[in-house]
Amino acid sequence: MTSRARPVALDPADIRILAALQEDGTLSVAAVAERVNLSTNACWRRIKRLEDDGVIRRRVALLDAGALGVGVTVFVNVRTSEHSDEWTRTFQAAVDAMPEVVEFYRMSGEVDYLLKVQVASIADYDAVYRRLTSAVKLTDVSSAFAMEEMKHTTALPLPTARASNRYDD
Amino acid sequence: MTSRARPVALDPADIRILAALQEDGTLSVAAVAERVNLSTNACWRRIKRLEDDGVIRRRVALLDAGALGVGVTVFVNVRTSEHSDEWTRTFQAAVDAMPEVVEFYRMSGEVDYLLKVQVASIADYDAVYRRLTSAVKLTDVSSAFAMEEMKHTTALPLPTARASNRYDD
DNA sequence: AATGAAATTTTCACATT
DNA sequence: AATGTGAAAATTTCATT
Repeated sequence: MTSRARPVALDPADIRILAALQEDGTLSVAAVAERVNLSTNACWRRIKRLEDDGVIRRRVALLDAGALGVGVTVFVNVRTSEHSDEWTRTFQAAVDAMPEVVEFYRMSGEVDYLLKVQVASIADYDAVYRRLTSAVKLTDVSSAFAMEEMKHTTALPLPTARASNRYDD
Repeated sequence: MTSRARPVALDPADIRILAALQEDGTLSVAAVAERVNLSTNACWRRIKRLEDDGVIRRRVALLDAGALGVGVTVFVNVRTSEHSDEWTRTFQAAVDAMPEVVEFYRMSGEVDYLLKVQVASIADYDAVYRRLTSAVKLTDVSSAFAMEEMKHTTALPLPTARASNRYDD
């Protein structure tokens, strides 16, 4: 589902542009250019290329879960005995149809799948749980509630200026 | 750390504005206004208010983990016997200093803390693990690797138009 | 809630190194 | 290949009605 670009060669200026924009997407091209010590135009073209290459995947507004009344975060560990393509497609479709499930991974180890769910209350979580388990056969489901969000960022770790990542060696 | 706004009363037009902007933050005010059936100006004022009220927390560029070469996602479950303020502060500071840790929660139940870590490789994860365990005393640490990212969105579930959320009853 | 207008920003064609 | 110049088009922002 989530298309992943292959690694891209990025020079220090690109890295700094990306660092700025993943922290603050409202920065104008001119503002980014100033931080990175480029002309507005050189910077604009780099940003465009980073978008075209899929390094910048999208730009979004991040909303406040508390303000929206969905401040309860639940991690759901799923084990299953089923592994057919058919079953997987059903599971994926069920999750896709549930906006409360914001992340969904197939895992290694003990647990087969991990879901991150964002809801208003425990009662709401129960509704999500029921919808999920009625849509697809799950052997074992265990839920863990977040008591406190201590860090949450969409900013990915970037290579430092020094260690530029070259993939075309 | 993560400031959370109190629930805010939102009418259907606000909800639709938020839905649009959390999917596509590049939409111009005019483009959003058209979708929501508002004049550009009415829409502009609503967006400004949503920002001022902290419902829209920020705007960011989302980068592609694969393109950046940090496509390995690890969930780290931590148990500890320590619970002092001092210890907690040390833990928080250590995590804050590690850009590879993108999420960090205090949990209910079996596990005390859950971290989501984004790295280039297993070897890189080992380095993060060592930095973490050398910074703070952790009783039990277990790591689970994501094999496949099946869904990943920053879009929070929004109340449907029908069920408007009123918190001022 | 609509009008209008100034300031800013984006976007790109063309020339340059 | 990547940068600088300049200019048109689009957008943001806000004062006024």
